[in-house]
Amino acid sequence: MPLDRFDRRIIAALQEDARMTVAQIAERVSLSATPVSRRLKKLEDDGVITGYSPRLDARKLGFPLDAYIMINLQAHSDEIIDRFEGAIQDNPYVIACHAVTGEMDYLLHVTARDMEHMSEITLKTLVRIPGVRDVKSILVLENVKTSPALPVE
Amino acid sequence: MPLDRFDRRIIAALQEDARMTVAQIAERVSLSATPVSRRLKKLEDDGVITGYSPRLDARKLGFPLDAYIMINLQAHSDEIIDRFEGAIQDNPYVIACHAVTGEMDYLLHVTARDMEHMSEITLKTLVRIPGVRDVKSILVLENVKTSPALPVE
DNA sequence: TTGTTTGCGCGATAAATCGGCGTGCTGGTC
DNA sequence: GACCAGCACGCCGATTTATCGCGCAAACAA
Repeated sequence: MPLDRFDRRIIAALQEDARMTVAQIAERVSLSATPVSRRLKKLEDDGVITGYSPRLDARKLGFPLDAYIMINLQAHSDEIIDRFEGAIQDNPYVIACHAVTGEMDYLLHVTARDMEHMSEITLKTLVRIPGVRDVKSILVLENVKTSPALPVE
Repeated sequence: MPLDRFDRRIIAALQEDARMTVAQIAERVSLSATPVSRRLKKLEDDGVITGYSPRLDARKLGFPLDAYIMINLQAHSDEIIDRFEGAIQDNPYVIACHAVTGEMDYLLHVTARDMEHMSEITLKTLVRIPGVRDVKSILVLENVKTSPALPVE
């Protein structure tokens, strides 16, 4: 069943503040609290909303640096891929990893405490994962736009 | 004032579920509800926590495709940069944009309804922004890891 | 028309939040 | 060693919030 206008407006409200109360959402979307509560539960049960996260200031948590790192593997056997992806899962400083098209196989988003730490993550962890052939780093200088939102309306 | 162990555990709890009630957080971090509520408010006031967002299934919202797009500008005058960044802010399909080091100036994260839509965003919007010289697209094939979390513990 | 389905609002109840108050620990001073 | 101030905790009562059952109205099919 597709999302109707009310569902989309509920999601839009949550994208501004996911800790907003049901009553506040209800007022914004011109509905009473009961249907909002029920729709919210349905959106969660259907997997449209998979959870809720705080937006954090990475600098204030001690991670002022972040980079995108592109990685190439020597081969694409199951063993190499599984070992690589396992190592990625275990590394807490890798906050995202995508398999991508193009000249590189993976694009990682990595966060670090400082340059030395970033260097350590790259040189002592990532390049040493068996099967890794090539690593290219792109340092983030400035966040021009970070919208945690998808277009819903 | 630095974050102590309790603050970090509160943030860790919120990273799992930011709509968790104060009482639930309190139980997890072995504190009563009152100090948790006060610490939470302080973390928000201090800007450590800047807001709360739902985690959404982009596919179920009609955006099954996403890509990283790297962009080079012809020049780096204020006028060109301001116009480019303004256009990025106005484009709802650009969910993130960073100024970066390396051979390209910007790295964008873009989401789209389908290939035709992605093509339209790239060819009809991004390459037509005045001052844009070069555009390289990297399509995301698979999300290996997407942790909305920073390491806090 | 009649029966069925779907989704709304209302009201009640259990839970959560918020503010005030008292207590215990710690560090500094005399 | 005694005392005081500052800080952060827990408890408690008042208000707000979430959720559930119920009845009602609109949309649709037979």
